[in-house]
Amino acid sequence: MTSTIGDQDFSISLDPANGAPMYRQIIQQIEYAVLSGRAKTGDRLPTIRSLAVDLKINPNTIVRAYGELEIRGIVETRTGSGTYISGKMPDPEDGERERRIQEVLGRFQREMRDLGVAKSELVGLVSSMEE
Amino acid sequence: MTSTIGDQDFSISLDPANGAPMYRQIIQQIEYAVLSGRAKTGDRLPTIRSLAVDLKINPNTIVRAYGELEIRGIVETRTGSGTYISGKMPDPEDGERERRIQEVLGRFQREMRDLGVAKSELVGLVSSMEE
Amino acid sequence: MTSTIGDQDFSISLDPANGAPMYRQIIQQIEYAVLSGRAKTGDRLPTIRSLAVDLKINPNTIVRAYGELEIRGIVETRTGSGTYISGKMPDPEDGERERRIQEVLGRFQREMRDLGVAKSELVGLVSSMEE
Amino acid sequence: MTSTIGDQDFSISLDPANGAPMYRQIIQQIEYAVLSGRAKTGDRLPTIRSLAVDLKINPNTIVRAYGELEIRGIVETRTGSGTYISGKMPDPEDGERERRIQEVLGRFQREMRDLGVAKSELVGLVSSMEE
DNA sequence: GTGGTCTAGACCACT
DNA sequence: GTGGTCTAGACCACA
Repeated sequence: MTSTIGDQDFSISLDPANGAPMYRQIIQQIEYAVLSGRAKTGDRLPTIRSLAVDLKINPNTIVRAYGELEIRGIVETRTGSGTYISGKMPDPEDGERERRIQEVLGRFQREMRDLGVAKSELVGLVSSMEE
Repeated sequence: MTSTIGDQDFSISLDPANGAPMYRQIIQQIEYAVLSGRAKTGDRLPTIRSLAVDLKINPNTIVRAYGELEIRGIVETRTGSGTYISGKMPDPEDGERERRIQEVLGRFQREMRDLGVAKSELVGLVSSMEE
Repeated sequence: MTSTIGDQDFSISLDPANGAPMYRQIIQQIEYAVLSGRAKTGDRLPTIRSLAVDLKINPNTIVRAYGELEIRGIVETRTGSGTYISGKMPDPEDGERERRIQEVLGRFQREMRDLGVAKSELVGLVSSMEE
Repeated sequence: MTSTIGDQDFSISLDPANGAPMYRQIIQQIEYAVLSGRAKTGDRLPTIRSLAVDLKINPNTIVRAYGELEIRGIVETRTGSGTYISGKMPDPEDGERERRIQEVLGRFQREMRDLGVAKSELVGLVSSMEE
């Protein structure tokens, strides 16, 4: 159920079991692509219609996601042309990416602790993760 | 913003950055406590009102979480007395806990990948996590 | 006071004299509709708001009923679209329906006994029930 | 789980699956006993303590039930002596009993209809009820 | 328009 | 004081 789209740099996938709403998953993944350097200023995002088809969701959901990304200044829409990664990075400093990483790490740590997985076991688990 | 409550075994915390609704976060943490063995049959949960105060949220949200846990048979309510871990564990077999661990691991892996963190870096990150 | 809604297959009514809470009465009637075969997989339930208006109760009460039916796997919600009878019947075997019938019968018998209605009179009463 | 108490005329039983709160079930059964003529003016009810023990519930619940019955004028408490059926019947006319019977009958009819039991089958079901 | 989450606050049932 | 039900109303996510 993890439909994937775009060229290798812009693959977006939805996880229905994730709990997070689809539009937010899309936003997050594009933000992350920018923060990680995989998406660079001027790169063109998939069209709303194609992304909707590929992810099998309503185009309005993509509109929402792109719209919110534009409000945040992360993307730019040029009517009739498409949606592009903006010149303004979400947070020019790498601090933002660092912050996100720590956030994800913290959530991971907390959930594993709640599940009774000792810190010493975590390293083993992570290093044995399949691709 | 991660207010914490209860004795050391039943600490429940909300993460506002976590997209999941609050009532679901509460459910998850209690399920995890049971799966990990930290919460045992007969243990008393915090009262609805006290948890609401500690988490600074509306009591109805706790009511909802506890109610859903009861439907799932994880918890038992004795009106006028309190809410208790039920005799029926969610899945006595350890399979359920394993499944949840894999789920968390998968989500972690995916989010880190999206943030551009290489698998090789993950082990380092995890092993250097602060307590 | 028995407001009725929907098309002939999905009429739901509340009985204020019935001690059971409203949300439970709603759940029961939908369960029964499924068990009796009147409601079939894929059938659409009344919308939350329309049912609330028809029954003259707060929408949240319907939300709760539908939510619990979803947890039990009887119903499936597609946000933005509606609520539908799920593919998973509560108990495909007819055993469940039989069990419910016996339950209702037992309660009836007990209440009539308490009211001093002899068993011999019961048959007469039942056969003379108006439509 | 249907603990029973008292002499043959005042047997009270609780049905936990009934949904109705316990104190209401107690009230109902005493009312019905009066309406059906099984309980007559001056008859002594079980003591609060003995009934609580027999039904395995909290004495306060009995206190509530008896208290409400007193408010309605159905019973009378004589301090230090016990609780007795009052001289004032709830509704001297037999109309009240009739009304209750119709109420029970109506609920039965509705639930059976909801379960898809035809009226023609009902008579058979009722006449074949075990004691 | 359809469902989902949450708050504030009331009142009830029960220990 | 503990849990249960309900209302009124706000705001969000989605089609």
